Amino acid sequence: MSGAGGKAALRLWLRMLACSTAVEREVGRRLREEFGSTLPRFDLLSALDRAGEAGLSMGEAAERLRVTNGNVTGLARRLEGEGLIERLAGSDRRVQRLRLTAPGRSRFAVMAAAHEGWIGELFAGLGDGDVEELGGRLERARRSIRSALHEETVHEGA
Amino acid sequence: MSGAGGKAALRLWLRMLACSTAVEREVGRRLREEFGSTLPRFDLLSALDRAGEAGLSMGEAAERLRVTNGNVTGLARRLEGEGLIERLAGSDRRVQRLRLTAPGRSRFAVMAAAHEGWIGELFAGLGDGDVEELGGRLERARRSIRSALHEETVHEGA
DNA sequence: CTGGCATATTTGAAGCTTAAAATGATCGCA
DNA sequence: TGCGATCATTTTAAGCTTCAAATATGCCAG
Repeated sequence: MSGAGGKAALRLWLRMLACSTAVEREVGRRLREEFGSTLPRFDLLSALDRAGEAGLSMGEAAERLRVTNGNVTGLARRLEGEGLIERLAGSDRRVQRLRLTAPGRSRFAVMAAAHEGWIGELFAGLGDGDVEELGGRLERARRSIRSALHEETVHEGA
Repeated sequence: MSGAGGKAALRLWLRMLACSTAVEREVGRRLREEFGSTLPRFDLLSALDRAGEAGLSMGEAAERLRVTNGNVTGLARRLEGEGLIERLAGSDRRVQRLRLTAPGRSRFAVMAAAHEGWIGELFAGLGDGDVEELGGRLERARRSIRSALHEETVHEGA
């Protein structure tokens, strides 16, 4: 209907992709060099940090990270091997509950602070107006994407 | 200096990441379902399409895709197996030149048209103003990121 | 020419990711 | 009680990605 369809949307998408892959590469590189870790592991630690003492089941973690259960299996195995998370058994023996260990929690705090600093550096060239505008428009883009995905689901489901 | 440092930049980054991963997942899913292909393979085909008859060496392709040489080795092996690209030997026997085959070129044309349509759908909820604004601000973000990366390189090199 | 450095590509090991199949456990209900 | 559906997780196979090491070729100084 409006101008987003076609070439203009494609150009927009390529720009967004260029930005986000550049940031992801750099953040991934620093996580590896400074902490011997990775972005997916950082993301799981972050989800567990937010979850607090109760932790998350494997499935809940997968949902928050928007990845498959099998993916979380591998990440959790590595983080457990590093002593940063622990598994808790509940009454339902199907579910593994994941929780940060004390070292894991303090380790994540250091990584998160560094991470926030890196992002600040990478976007330091933007002014207040840019941040404001981008934030709002990206929110609209997110809604556009979500609505496009939802429409399709409805069609398929019908 | 300005408002991008700290929490505001972090929020911005998380929004951008949410948009771009949502689009990437959806495009990847459709490439797989409708063409039995993947985004990395599509990207290599795209680079070769732009390169025309002369094609690209493995190293040039890696540079354009911003991936390692070893990565291109695998992608090229699969695309050659599908008959979409071919390898040309030149006088320098170290270099493998990659080029689209005729079926590869027409296959890519179909995929690219579908791809453009998908992106248009996903961003269809944005108005002309959004596209315009986002494009410009993302360009500034890209410059900010690039300048942050370059500064670091300079420091390291000094 | 020839030994050694530089360049282009491939290989190997490790991790991330997915989809699909397999396991193991719970729950409803006949 | 026990069967079958369902649910949570793991496993498997395949592909993508990186880094580092290995291979193969080209080129130049002596």
